[in-house]
Amino acid sequence: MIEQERRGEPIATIKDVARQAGVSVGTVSNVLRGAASVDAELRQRIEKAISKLDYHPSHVARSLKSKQTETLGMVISDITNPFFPLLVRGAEDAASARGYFLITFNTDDRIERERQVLSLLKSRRADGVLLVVAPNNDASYIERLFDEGMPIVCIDRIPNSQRTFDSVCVDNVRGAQVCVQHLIMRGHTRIATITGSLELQNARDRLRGYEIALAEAGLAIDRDLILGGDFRQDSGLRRCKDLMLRHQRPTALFVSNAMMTIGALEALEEMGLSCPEDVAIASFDDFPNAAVFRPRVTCVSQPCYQIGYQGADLLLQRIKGELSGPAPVTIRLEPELKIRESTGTARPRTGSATARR
Amino acid sequence: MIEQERRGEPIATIKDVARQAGVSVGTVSNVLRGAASVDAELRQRIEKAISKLDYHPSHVARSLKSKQTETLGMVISDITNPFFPLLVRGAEDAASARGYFLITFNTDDRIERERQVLSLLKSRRADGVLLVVAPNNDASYIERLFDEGMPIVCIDRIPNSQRTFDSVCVDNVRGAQVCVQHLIMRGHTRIATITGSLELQNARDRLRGYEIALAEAGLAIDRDLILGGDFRQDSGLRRCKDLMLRHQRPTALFVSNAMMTIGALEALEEMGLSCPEDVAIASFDDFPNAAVFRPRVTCVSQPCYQIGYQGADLLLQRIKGELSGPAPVTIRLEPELKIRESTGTARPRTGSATARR
DNA sequence: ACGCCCAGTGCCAGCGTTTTCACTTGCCAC
DNA sequence: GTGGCAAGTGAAAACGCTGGCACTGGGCGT
Repeated sequence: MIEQERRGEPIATIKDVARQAGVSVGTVSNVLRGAASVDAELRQRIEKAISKLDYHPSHVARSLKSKQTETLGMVISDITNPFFPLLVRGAEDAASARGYFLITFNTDDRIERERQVLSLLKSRRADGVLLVVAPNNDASYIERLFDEGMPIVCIDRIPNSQRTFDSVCVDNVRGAQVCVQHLIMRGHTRIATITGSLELQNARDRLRGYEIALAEAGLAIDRDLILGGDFRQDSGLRRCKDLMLRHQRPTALFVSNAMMTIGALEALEEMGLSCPEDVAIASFDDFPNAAVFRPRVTCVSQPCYQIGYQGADLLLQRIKGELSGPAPVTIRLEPELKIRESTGTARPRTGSATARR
Repeated sequence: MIEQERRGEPIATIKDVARQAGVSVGTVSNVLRGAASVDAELRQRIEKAISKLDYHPSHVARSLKSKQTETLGMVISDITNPFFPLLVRGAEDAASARGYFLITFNTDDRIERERQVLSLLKSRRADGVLLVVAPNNDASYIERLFDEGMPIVCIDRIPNSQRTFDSVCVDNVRGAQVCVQHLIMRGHTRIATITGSLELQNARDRLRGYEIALAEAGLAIDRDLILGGDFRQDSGLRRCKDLMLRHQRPTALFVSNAMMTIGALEALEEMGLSCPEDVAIASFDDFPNAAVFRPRVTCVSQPCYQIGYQGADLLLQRIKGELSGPAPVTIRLEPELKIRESTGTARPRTGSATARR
């Protein structure tokens, strides 16, 4: 390791400004913070010194003193998954509107990584955490972090805990239900589903929405039509293939997130089947640039940007004590059904008559 | 604003650990940093105290002392643009492999925002910046920041400056050239292009690649076939419409980024035209989940993850003085041509004979 | 035996801020 | 003219950590 010659002078400090302006450090601090009143002439001298030295107050030193870093951590599984960019963007916009930084971490849904990140965030004295939990039945370390005083807002996914945390997400049951209802209205009676990892509340809720919709329509719930996926593309591909290889195929498929839907579509492609002709598909989650997807997929779309924005905003309110009390706040947003090509047009009731009771 | 009751005790400091273990603060610091040697028994006592108090060393205080924040800033235009997630992911992986945090900022290509972000980054004492510059002819503030000692690595786009900065990007001329060559080999002679904002080196290079490919093939460069876009979806849509409304249409179109290609595809859709039948399209930049795009678009794909990763890595090397000298390092990665449906199959040379010289 | 060396430890200054508090003015009311 | 007060200012203590220095004591060479 060769030591580079350092460019530039050492960075200016408040002391340099004070000296340059011929005042005390405290006075400079006063004009910086705008707190106490300062004589107009001094203020001017100080401002001149600041711009002359291109002085930038050390946020680090300030943080040490004030015990606030004005930094939020955001823990997601993978920014590369098209579901997340909008979430992150929303959160970042909310954070920067209040002068906060947002640091994003990808855990790839690995809990060791999640723990590590959370610990780093504590070391860095982040003021709060926006958390999309990894699939995991043990939420004890989240509870502990929270008890130690770290404000946490869960977004998109709810941890498996007795405790309730502040949270922002979509009504998953309702979303799935609406989506499956649509399939039923299109005349389908043999409707399969690919679930997410059932360790996730999310995935369980979506499955429940599916079941409710079927039950409401008087359709039987067939265990064989419920396939376990894990929210990843590959599982969508495999499960869909399995399904379409059966000799009695379902006529419709409800896939519980976008990545798996992409996988499912690939499966159909590989098998030379087409959608919606061979099987109708409806998906939880919308697709960015849905306009150029083929087929255009019918889906329940989540207001991702809103989830991110409101999540960060809620977190900031909590941090600043703007909430009326310590009770957890739960925000449930409504998903929106977007009907597109993949569920075709209304079909005659050709489904096996026995499926109807 | 109502003051919340604070949960938890005040966070443990190194002093608490020292008291708990019955040693001095310095000794605790020694075991933390692993620097000096510490008696095994003391070390054990200290470690016990640390875990008992769930002590997390204050990175803030450490930064103040060491003048290093182990934080990198990453300035991009918009995480929501599918080009960026992979870039960011690469950079983050490189950063966290070295224990650094990466903070991402969206500027939406607005220069005031870029300046503001850069200034914030300086206040926060970021150790370095990964910069995707906004279209802008004035790079003076970047030069100044650099001169003040902030390590900067430019990725994807090169600022319009006399000075050379460390940079990582793709060979844009070559990429465009290869892409247009492919169109020519497919038998096209009337090939239009939609450029990016020509304020960007990138966009100019891609245009140059286009011109070189035409020239090499002995085809005339027709100014009417060069349409000015701005890298945004909407401009792709508009320019493509303009183009297809002409009575003499080109048979092929080279679009210089993905967002505009999506726009162009939408335009065709709206006009009831299809690709590649009515016009062949080739694009700079690949599409995430290209598999479910229709038509699948022929493109020159950039190694986004690599650009991000190598950019961050270069930055870290610079910061740590691992480079052999102060001379700027320029890394040029090779883009890769991916031939797909949107350029169809070889077509008979039906293009106007006169275009050929 | 004597001094030396060195590992192991503690002490303390200092990083760049904010904030408290005491101090100086100048002014006003008596 | 004096006391008191407010506004403006500066000195200094903290925030939690690191790192240099000083100290201790035991092992070693001579």
